[in-house]
Amino acid sequence: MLTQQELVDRLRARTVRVTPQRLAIAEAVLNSTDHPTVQQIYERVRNNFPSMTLATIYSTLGVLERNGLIQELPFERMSRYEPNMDPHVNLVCIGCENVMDADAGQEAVVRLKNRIVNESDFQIAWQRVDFYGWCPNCAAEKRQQELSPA
Amino acid sequence: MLTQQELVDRLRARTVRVTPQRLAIAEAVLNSTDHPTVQQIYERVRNNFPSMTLATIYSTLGVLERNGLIQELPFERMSRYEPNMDPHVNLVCIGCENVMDADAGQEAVVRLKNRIVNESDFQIAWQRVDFYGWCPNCAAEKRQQELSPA
DNA sequence: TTTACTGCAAAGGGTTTGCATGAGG
DNA sequence: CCTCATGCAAACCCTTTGCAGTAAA
Repeated sequence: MLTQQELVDRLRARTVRVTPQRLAIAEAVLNSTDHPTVQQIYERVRNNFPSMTLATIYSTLGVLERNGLIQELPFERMSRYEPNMDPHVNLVCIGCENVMDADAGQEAVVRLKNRIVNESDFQIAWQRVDFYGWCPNCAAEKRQQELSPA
Repeated sequence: MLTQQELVDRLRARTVRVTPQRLAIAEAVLNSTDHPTVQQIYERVRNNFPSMTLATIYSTLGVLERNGLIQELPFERMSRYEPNMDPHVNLVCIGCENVMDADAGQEAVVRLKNRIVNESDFQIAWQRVDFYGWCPNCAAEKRQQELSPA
């Protein structure tokens, strides 16, 4: 959980011009753990900035990504934004479409990355490790639906 | 490299109605290793089917995905299609945007998957493991550009 | 014969762009 | 002050949808 001052410092360190809007957007995504969509960021920010438009959010997210602070995660319908730049595993629910970091597997992803660095001729910059499945809630709902007649 | 007959058998095994167009599309993606886009599939197929439209390709890819034969891989600009349903690592070049399977890491991904299955409360269905970086060609070009004056 | 696929056109919707105004460093 | 961010509207483009005709099983 970064404070506003820490956010300002991180932005200034990259010579990113700091505006109130950018600070709110940066806070909404960098202090999140749910891999928010642009719409979700919009909803979290417009209480304080009713006149802000999606164009500003897209623009700011591009700045944050080009400065290595976040990573865009394209999905079928829309992109989500990842503030955790460390190697890790994401759990993506096929039902409710929620995305969360897995508790386990970080070291395994680091080892896998080292192996790819050593055994491929690619210069690796970052990685995306997504496991798709059913969260407990959606798995239960799915069982219900499969039992009930069509 | 599946023969036409093997492709027909795989489709019929899923009770997918086989048409000449579907056979051509299935061959273009299932016998590929470059994770083609819809446009690339279109270009590979329209020699034999000049009247085919993108709508047919999208429709067929949806059928193949729902039957577990391929997996859609959303990227920023557009989706690519993955015929390799086994756990493995993809190498994605940030420069030329080519995508290829890594030679190494399959067993590591399987182990990681088992671990996530055991240590999370998700029912895992499949996974996407992408390493983003610079292929040898694009890494060389990037070095050139960084040396030359702006 | 029944079901559903193909091709064409149009619509959908997330994202990008152009521009005038306004604010940060 | 100069550069660049914001907000608004319009454009973009990948993808989906509706429908009439046609082919697979």
